[in-house]
Amino acid sequence: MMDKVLFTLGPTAVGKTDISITLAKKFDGEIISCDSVQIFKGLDIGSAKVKKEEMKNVPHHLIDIVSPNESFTAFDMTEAIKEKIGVIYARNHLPIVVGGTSLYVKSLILNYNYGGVGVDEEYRKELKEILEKEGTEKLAKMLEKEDKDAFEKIDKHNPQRLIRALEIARFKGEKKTDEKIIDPLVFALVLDRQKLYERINKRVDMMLESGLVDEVKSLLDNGVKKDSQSMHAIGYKEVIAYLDNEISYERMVELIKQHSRNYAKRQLTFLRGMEDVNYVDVENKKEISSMEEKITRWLNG
RNA sequence: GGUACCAUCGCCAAGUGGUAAGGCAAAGGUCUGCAAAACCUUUAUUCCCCGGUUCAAAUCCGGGUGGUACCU
Repeated sequence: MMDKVLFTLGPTAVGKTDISITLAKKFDGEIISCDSVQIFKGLDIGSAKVKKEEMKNVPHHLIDIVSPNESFTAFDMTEAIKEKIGVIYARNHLPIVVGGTSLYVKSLILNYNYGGVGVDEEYRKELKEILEKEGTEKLAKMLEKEDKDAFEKIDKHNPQRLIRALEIARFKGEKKTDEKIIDPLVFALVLDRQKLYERINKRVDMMLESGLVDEVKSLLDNGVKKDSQSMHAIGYKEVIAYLDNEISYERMVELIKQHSRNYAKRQLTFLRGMEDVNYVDVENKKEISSMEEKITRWLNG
């Protein structure tokens, strides 16, 4: 018996939070956030984290679970989500996975097997030096020696993936072969591109008004490293560049908006490549209500 | 009003007679391990307009239009 899990996906700023909370209320659900930035403690404004009062007493999971100096991978996330699904089922509630981090969602739905190799700072540093001196070609050659299979599949121009592949090759983890445990119903919330971009731009302005710059300052004051995974997030890296006097305030605002728009575009591309996705136009009331009907049928089916 | 300089993709631009570099933006895409990351692909039959010279013009000449600077 597979657990039914509801997914509400969609690009940034489309309105996933509100709709998910409404659905949770209606179907006795609990929300599992599937977001690579909201997991970090203290990254509130820039990640558009739900506020306590907005939750309307719906339990939210996997928000604020990692310190901003730590790393967190797709493997960690899928494991954490699977565990939460179990917990929520034990309470007889419906798990609702909400998020924009496409790879995490995909690996959960398709039940990808990761091995659980963590991040090794020492080895990474070594590899980054090789990258700087000898480029991606050298890393690709190294990978060919270490792991022929991985070498054949990988994008040889992509330094990040090469480094990670080498790391995995060196510290081979155990590959789990879990049974598929979920029966998903997947919705993707979408909106006309132009309107989505306008929402994104407006939301960035709001984040800045709410004190995004101060949030970043206080994270740095509290010892968060600029090169940590969390500080690579959109809205954080740009503020850091501004605080370091690399760019003007205006340029920073422009860049945060632009990067958010690019991100939304990539999310949409990723969604297009996924199977069994039900698209819902958030401006179309009919589509929203037919979404609820579909959920009812699926729960009773 | 006069003189000089300039006018190349949404923006910044290279190109001074031989058939439109590059960067940014945009769009499309990749995706089983940093994924709000990283990477890949595409994008001016045409150079403000009109006419001329030439085998050949974004490049030279004349006129027009627009901009900038200085002079009056």
